[in-house]
Amino acid sequence: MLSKKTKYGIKALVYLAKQEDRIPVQISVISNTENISLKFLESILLTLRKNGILGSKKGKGGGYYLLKDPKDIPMTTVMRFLEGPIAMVPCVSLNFYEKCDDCPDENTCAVHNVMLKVRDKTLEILRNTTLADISN
Amino acid sequence: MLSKKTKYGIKALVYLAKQEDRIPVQISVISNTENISLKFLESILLTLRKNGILGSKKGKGGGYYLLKDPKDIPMTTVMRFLEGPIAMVPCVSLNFYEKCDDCPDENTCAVHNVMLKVRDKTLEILRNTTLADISN
DNA sequence: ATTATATTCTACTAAATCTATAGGGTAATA
DNA sequence: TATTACCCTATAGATTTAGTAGAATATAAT
Repeated sequence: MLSKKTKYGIKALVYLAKQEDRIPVQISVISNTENISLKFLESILLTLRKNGILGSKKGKGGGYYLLKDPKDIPMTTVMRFLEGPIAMVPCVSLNFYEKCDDCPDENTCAVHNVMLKVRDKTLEILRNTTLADISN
Repeated sequence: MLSKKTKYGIKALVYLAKQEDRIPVQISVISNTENISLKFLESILLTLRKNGILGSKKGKGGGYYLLKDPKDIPMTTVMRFLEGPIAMVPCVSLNFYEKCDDCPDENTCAVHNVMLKVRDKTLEILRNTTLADISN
């Protein structure tokens, strides 16, 4: 299951993607229209900024804005920054690989092999779906 | 990410599926060969039994055994009993549906719609993969 | 220039839940 | 009577989802 962090993050990104121009939108505005706890959203947007997806501006007229065109932001990127691994087991993760300590051999591990398939299909979708796609 | 519960559960099921005959296997045997905490595995096998996947027998020569042919146990079933929902958000779950309290309209929710696609593809794989498939 | 205001940013805390495991005792059965 | 599953409880640790308090910074008003 997606954490609320990820869900809220995506919602916020969609909100920003729907803005025609790139003028900063305040956290409180997104928080209100999307029913998201303000402080929680604050930290979410911060991590998105630190990962180069969002830009920010302080003071009056400040807020957050997208740094790239929504069609250049694949959902894989968003998911990885917010949720972490897309794979269901660390041992099939591309970006967060970790060896399972209980498993002697990945090649013969049944779990490994199903989850590899699931990962591939999931990646296929998320890679080919951009923020622009889901914002319509 | 899969919980260890699910992962261990699958491993145990695979172990049982590999047995030619259906004679009961003791928890401790599976626990030892698969590097799984005994007590944890105990509770896992119990839930699998209560959900009709496993049978059990007490006393000497007792243990757990599969109730059905491995090829008749799709991974969707296993996953739902162990992990719960397969979907990434409750609002696109078939068996564990729940309305999102932050979301006024599912049809126009961006998150809802991507995750619906992901769910469909994931289901497609897990439905068509049985315990027999992953036990080779 | 100075002050006020609006906003992000940072750090610390906290409650609630979930995860993974351990312990001890009971019930059934060979 | 030994063996095994069954059941109940507790718990340490991690994670999630926030809340609190204030610092830093940009703009606007005076």
